Amino acid sequence: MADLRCEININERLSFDDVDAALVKEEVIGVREENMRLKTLLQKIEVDYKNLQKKVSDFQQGSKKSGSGLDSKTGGDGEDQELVSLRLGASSTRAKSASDHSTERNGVVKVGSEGEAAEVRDEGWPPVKTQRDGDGEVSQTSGKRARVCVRARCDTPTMNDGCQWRKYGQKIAKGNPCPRAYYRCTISPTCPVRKQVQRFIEDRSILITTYEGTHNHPLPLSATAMASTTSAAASMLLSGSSASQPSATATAPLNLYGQPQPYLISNSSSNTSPTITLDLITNPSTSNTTFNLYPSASPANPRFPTTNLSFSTVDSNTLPTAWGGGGGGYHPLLQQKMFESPCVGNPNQALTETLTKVISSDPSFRSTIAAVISTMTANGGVGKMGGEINGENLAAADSNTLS
DNA sequence: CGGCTTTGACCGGCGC
DNA sequence: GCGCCGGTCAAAGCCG
Repeated sequence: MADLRCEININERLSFDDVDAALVKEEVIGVREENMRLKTLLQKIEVDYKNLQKKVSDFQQGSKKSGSGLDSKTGGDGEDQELVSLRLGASSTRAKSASDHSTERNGVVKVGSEGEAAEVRDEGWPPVKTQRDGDGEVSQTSGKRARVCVRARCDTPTMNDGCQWRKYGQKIAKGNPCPRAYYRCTISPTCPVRKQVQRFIEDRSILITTYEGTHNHPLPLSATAMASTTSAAASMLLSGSSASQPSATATAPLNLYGQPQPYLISNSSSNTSPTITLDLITNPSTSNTTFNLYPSASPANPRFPTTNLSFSTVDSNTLPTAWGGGGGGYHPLLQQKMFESPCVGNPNQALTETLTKVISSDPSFRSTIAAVISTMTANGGVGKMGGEINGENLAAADSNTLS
């Protein structure tokens, strides 16, 4: 009798196990298909990337032969520049090797001779000369450094980005009753990186964190993601990558959800430096986490070219609306392809193709996506992000491409 | 006691 | 030249 009962139990368990196994099998098949798609996507990206790299090196060689060479301030191709930036945020040895080149820093080749002290100083933020940090050096911005503004919902006084910060000042900025706090990176005494933290006036649950400068020291693992993100975003902005509007006069701000310049920060500081904004807030109407990337350059900040990029990590079924319904301001290629794409019946596929093209053609864009996604995943995922954009695991694909 | 925050003062850029 | 404003300094106080 006991044996019989035992047999029944085993049978029951087996039947449950069968169901589970079937589910798991289904899941595995799905994942496998996803992997296949990603693999194909990755191969395509790699091929495109190699082609682009070849073109760049050809162009460089051609320029050098012609005598004039590339503009020394570009420090070579944008890819190198951007990788330097990423390295700075991620590896001390790389950062050091980058700074060991006496004329190259932050992806910017400085013309003229300065001492070693200046080398360290120059990583510093202050757009204006101060005794401690010297001049910021940004070729395209007349000595102003790029800023990366990160907006996220945060209840704590400051966003935990893995770095150690020391508060050195607080001000009530005009037009915003919320005090603006000034922090300095304390991981290294010579680190020039600073950040400003301020609550958004219209929604105080939103924390606006503005980073300036590049870390000149090794970072904790938890901090590399954000550092890479800001570095990549800044370098993208400064490099004037293909994400820029084709025309210098095209300064249409990014719109999301049909809102003109959502949460655009306007203060005088952003008027003096090119600022790119990483928007990590959750859209209250859809409960979807959005990741937008745009500079708060215009019209409040007309001095600098606008670099408009936007992502939305909303569900794939709502993605086309979110991406296309914003009314412009996306990556130009994205925007263009959005309308060009013949895959009307399958917008996801169209988006995938478009993304592939954009990512493969714009290294800065690629790095920024990778960095931000790594930030998201490092933080345990913001909303439903989880490193997934449009159902395509871009984080995996992209990091593979980068590595 | 060392490190951090607070806060008023100071400095420099910018517009008028 | 003057005033406004953002950014930074630095002394004092706080905290673990």
